[in-house]
Amino acid sequence: MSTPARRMSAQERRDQLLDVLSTLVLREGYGAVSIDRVSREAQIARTVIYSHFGNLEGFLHALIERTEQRAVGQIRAVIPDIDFEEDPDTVLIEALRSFLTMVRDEPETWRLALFPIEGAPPELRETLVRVRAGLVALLQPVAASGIERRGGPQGLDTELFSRLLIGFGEEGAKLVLSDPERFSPERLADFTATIMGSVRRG
Amino acid sequence: MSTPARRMSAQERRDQLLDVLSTLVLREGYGAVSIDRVSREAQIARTVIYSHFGNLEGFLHALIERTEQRAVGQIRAVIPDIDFEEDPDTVLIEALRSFLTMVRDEPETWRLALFPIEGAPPELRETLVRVRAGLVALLQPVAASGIERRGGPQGLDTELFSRLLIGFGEEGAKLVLSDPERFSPERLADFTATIMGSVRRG
Amino acid sequence: MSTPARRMSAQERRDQLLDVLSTLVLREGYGAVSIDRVSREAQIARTVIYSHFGNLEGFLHALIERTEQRAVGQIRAVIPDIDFEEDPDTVLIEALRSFLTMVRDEPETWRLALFPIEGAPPELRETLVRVRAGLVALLQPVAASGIERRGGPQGLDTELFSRLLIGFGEEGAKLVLSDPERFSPERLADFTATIMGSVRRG
Amino acid sequence: MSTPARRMSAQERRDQLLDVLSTLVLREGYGAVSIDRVSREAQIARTVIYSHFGNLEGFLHALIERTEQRAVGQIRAVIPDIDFEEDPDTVLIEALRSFLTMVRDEPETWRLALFPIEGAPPELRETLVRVRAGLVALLQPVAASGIERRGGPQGLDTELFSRLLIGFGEEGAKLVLSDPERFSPERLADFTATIMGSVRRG
DNA sequence: CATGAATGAGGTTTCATTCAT
DNA sequence: AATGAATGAAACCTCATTCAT
Repeated sequence: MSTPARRMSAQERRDQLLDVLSTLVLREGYGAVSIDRVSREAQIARTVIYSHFGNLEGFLHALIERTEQRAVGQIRAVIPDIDFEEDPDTVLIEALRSFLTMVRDEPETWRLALFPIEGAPPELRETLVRVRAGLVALLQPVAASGIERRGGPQGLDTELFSRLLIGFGEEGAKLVLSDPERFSPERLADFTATIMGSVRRG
Repeated sequence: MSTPARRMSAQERRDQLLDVLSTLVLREGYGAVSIDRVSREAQIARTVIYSHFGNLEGFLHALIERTEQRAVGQIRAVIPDIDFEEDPDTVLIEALRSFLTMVRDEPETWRLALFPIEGAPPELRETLVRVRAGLVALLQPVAASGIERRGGPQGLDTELFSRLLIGFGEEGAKLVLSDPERFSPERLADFTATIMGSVRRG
Repeated sequence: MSTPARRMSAQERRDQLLDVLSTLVLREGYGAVSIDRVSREAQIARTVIYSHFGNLEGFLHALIERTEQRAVGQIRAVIPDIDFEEDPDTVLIEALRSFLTMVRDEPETWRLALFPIEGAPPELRETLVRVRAGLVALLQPVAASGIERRGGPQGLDTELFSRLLIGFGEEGAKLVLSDPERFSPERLADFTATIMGSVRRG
Repeated sequence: MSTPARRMSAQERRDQLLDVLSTLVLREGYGAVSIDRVSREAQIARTVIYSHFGNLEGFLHALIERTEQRAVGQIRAVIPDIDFEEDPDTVLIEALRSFLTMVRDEPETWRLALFPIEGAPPELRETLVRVRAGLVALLQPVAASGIERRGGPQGLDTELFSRLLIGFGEEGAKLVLSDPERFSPERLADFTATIMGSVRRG
């Protein structure tokens, strides 16, 4: 511990420290996080973390922010590829497939984003609730118009339906993350296709 | 602090302490739990908790166990009422309605059981995973036979379907807990009925 | 450090800890105070101090309060002995003598009370200012009537005179504390007598 | 923080840093002083302070020295104006008036010099004691000869009298600093004149 | 069954200080 | 003359836990 750690630029160091933090969170949950732990695992003096992030709260905040940005960034990158003129069932199935593929390919980000892992700090919970509410608001009109275009089910509660969709997406993502071999994006897309195929249209 | 607390039988005291712990967990999450906090809120000496539960782990374990027993107990109490000879769609809808009513009527238990609130200890997560796996195993054959009896959708991935059902149940329970006014068991049952009604049967 | 310290009652322990704190403050100033230091010098675990006084602020507060009470208590004990009907010069001289004797006999208390030793916490400074203001308000009418009764000096600014008296008392106390051999209460009383004796009366 | 601070000559920079330090001490006491704080408030890298003053001790030492020099310098500048051949009472009153006017006109210096504000370092206390002892030694013969020339009070303890004078001067300075509106140099000079006027001369 | 006094470990934070650039 | 990255020490405080009574 006596010899100084390799010198890094601020940006490099911040990233490295967030990576260590991320790994620790995923492995042992937020409850296990401490500036102490991270500094030990990063083989660096505690004070370096303080100089970069102010305090524990700021450190976690930085991780949450980075994760949110990455997640949102990935979703943004995919949206332009969707052709909302197509058949609604196809749109739904393809969107789900894209999303799950993303999740499979960058599991760390999505594990952090989707599991409010043990001891998630209030801020993260709030972020998740906020994001979810935003998604519901976004999805509801799309879903309503989709249901209309495909013709039925008549009289469906579109708010609940939007929530169900998101819940299903999350559920699927969790399956993909927990056992990518057994639960591939393909399998989940096929399942969705089967379901949608049997829902009567007008 | 000076005058001794009211004397209680062991069972009474255990229950009282678990109640205090439960309230604390629901209000501030597992991260806020400490023998100290609980003993202060229960206005009792720390050592009493040790004498009843051994240590912090044992204390949390006792809460988890009590919660699991209450949850499983409630579910067990309802199962005999279900007539599996009836139309599968009806069975599904009524089972969901019963479950959500239970959740609404005993929110503390189910909030503990369903939200692995901030900093849930590993043991709780494991319990949840275990219970969920048990439910999937239980549900899968029932679901398979139900799908067959109602006739379709043909070729449905019954494992995924079982998981989806459970996910939907949980999602619904969370809605009921978070905003019982807006999300009543009725509304969710109706929604399910609408969906099932539009899924073609053979 | 391993074997537990001698068990004491809460009151005993509090007093002992305040004594250690007091000694440390007098020897090295408030800047040198730390829970750590005190616990080491008292050969006791840091946490004992926390359990008795809450935190560092509470610890210092307790010392300030104890000191104030002792000082005020001593002054209160002496006041009844003063006969305000006597010649004002005599009253003044005798009061000063009593006060300085008190200071000489309980130097620790008065050193703490009079010297806002290095790094006195804001609270102590405020206490001192408050006490001083109270004394001025108390003294001013007494001084005014005394000056009248003795006849002059005519037109004296009684507020400043009261402050001068208190300043002189403090100054004398500091001399007594710093070098009791050279600056005895007698010497200071005599000095005052000489001065007063040469101030013209009507 | 990124763009380098304006370049300054060593002398300029030293003065600027001492000014920042001085302000900080006056505002929050010595306890609040840290290289960190000063460097932040001066918007400069910590290491600059090290290169100029060596370390924290040297930094404080420099402030104390500058303050002492300014204070002593001001006093020196006034002494030649005093005509010690005049009536001793007048000399005393005018010297006090000059001193208090100085204090009023350069409050920062004198506040630092007179109030060993919270957490004054030992060195400052020692400086104050040393200066005070010097003043007593200086004053005593002057006072003795003055008392003789004015004729009485006979048999006055000149050492105590010198100390009393200094104490009174300090007390007056503190009043002037704390509330210049209410306690003007004039008011204090008048008060002194009234007192001296009523002390019998031989 | 319950209190009260004590310890030791682990974490947060602030700071003085050094060295490379 | 100045910045930027790093260390190590010292302090605060909260807890789990043990033992005597």
